[in-house]
Amino acid sequence: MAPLGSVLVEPIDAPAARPTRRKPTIRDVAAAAGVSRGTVSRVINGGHWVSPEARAKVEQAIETTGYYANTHARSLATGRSDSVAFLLTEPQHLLFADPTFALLLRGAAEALAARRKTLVLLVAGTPEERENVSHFVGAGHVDGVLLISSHEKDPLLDGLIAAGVPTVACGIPLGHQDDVITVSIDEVGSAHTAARHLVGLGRERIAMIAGPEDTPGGRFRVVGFREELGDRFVEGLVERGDYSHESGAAAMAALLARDPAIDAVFAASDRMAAGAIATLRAAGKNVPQDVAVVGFDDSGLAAQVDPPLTTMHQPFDEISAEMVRLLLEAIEGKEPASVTLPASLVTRASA
Amino acid sequence: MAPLGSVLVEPIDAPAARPTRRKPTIRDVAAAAGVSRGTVSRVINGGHWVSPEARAKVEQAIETTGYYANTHARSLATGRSDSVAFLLTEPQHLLFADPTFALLLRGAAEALAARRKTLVLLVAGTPEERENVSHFVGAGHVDGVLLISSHEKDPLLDGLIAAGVPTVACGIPLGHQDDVITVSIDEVGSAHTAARHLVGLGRERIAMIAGPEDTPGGRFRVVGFREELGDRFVEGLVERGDYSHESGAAAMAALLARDPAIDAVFAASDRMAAGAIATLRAAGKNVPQDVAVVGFDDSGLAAQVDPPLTTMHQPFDEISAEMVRLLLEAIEGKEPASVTLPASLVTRASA
DNA sequence: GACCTAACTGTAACCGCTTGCATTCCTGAC
DNA sequence: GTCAGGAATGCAAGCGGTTACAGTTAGGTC
Repeated sequence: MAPLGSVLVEPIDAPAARPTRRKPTIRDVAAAAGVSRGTVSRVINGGHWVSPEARAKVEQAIETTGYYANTHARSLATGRSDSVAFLLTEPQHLLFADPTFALLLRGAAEALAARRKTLVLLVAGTPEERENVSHFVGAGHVDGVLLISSHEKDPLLDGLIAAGVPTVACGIPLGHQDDVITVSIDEVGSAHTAARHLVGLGRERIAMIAGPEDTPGGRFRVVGFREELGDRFVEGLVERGDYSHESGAAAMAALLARDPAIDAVFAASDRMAAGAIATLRAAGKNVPQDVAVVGFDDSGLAAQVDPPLTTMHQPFDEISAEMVRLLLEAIEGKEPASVTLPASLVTRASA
Repeated sequence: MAPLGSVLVEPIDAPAARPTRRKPTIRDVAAAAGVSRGTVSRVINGGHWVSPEARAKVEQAIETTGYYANTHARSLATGRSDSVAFLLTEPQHLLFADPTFALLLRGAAEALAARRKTLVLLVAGTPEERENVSHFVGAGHVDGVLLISSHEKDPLLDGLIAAGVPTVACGIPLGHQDDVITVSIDEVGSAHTAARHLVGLGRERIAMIAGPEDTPGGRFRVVGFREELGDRFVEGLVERGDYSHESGAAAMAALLARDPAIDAVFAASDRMAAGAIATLRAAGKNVPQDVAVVGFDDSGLAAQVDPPLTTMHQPFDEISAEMVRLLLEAIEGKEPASVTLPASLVTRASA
């Protein structure tokens, strides 16, 4: 554990009072090093135009005093906060139950920590929360925003764009294709891959459990699926869920009711795939013998389902790292281009 | 969407320059209201000793200017940051894969947002990260710390205590029973309840899959389990995992190898219970007919496992709400007492 | 030797807000 | 009519940094 620095000072006006511990400030360092505050500041901020001797003295003084810069003062002076918001706009229960959210959060936290930025978690679920978040971000308390999971035409996003807050979205927010930087996977291509795999297995009646129509995954994965199936595509064999286990189970039940002879399913999330498998098992179907199932995400869940899921792997570490990289560039005033990453098929037992 | 306020100002010294948008400050509000900055500040901070007329004018001015306080300036002046760290000390892969973490995080985020505090996510996995976190917190950049999942005798926690940083831990950190405020469930009592349920089912050979010995859950749940079983307790029928699915599966395999006639298992997490069920199924055992399984946590997972888990419900919402409440009290200088909450049995199909 | 330049350092003016203190104004008591 | 006392307000000194600017050296150059 590094020393949690402090300096022992004797209050001047109150000789009788007990000495009180104070955080060392740049003044203490300057005094200890025998230089001015300006020079100390220069050393801290890269040390340009500082003589080697002065720098050495200051560094020594920082060491002995246990000095650590006060970020509030720095932020006030510079106008930067060196912090970034991780902004969730989904209704809470949906997102926090989603293992992919934790994966993104972890990646973002790691990438930001490495750049010495602070991650502030912001939840904009209820209207009141949205209002507060809007104020908070608009007031410049964070330098930029990592936007997670936005549905179509989110007014919050409109506000961010209008206010000129650097923002990077995860997945292309529908309706904002051109006015926001995004990191996303190749949704259409991924769906092609998944569908091709099922076709390659010789499956004939292939159904899909898609995501909500107002999310990019919900829309574009259906497009790829349909394209790949071509003539095999059956209009009625697409059901929609909200990525949750329950919705996957319900969708599978609906599909089965429509066509009991379905022999393959492509689900747009691992959780929906798991739900579908539960329904299939309850209906007496074997996976993968009777019905092959392909999931999406390759979250930790995929390997734990019985049978383990064949699924499209989303590179969450890369996605979050790219989001952070692009956001920091945007904060620096550059105008980075959006990034699309490939997703790859991971074959396990379910298909 | 609330207006992201700003004020149009004409730079005085550069008449030719284009007007530039600036955030309104307390000065703008004071000018607009025709009062001093001090009065505006008083209105913002509760409005004591301000005449109703002045207050009305200020509130009006805040509205028209779109003013929103700069937290950095405020923090600098007050010494408070109005933010709280959510500090993770586990190796990352373990924690982020754990659905209970998301539940706690959600609860904390919600409770803090309601009190208008900011949640800063801090991860102290690697030694370097720990160093940075230690500095960051020690420097007073957050008012307090919500400590998640600490193993025994964590030097980071020592440092927090030594530095006098208000801290509330989730689960009693072993070795720190007396010097840190905690919110925990009744570990021993919960284990009693779970074991009693299995005994009540008429099970004879009851095994346990416990957590790591250096975590409170890992230690005290075994105590309660053993107490409840009394004579029925068999020394060799306790295996340890790390709360993960895989470790649960492995532990179950070990138990089965030791005694194939086991007819009940109490796992200290739902994930380990799910892993155990996978192993049992692979071994040709039916749950619950051949082996009854009780989990722990009642995370979202519990209802999705096949068969759905009977499990000890941890009241995560209450836990996180209490943690926030106690922390804010501690920050205000009170010395709140630790809290222990009961966990309750939720009966589903697995036992 | 005068002069210029570059490298370094100190000074002080902010950044936007809070808050102790002084000031003003008003009311009621004597 | 004077004065105490309290309410409302203004004033200005911080909070701990950054940074433009000015000042001081020292080393060349001619």
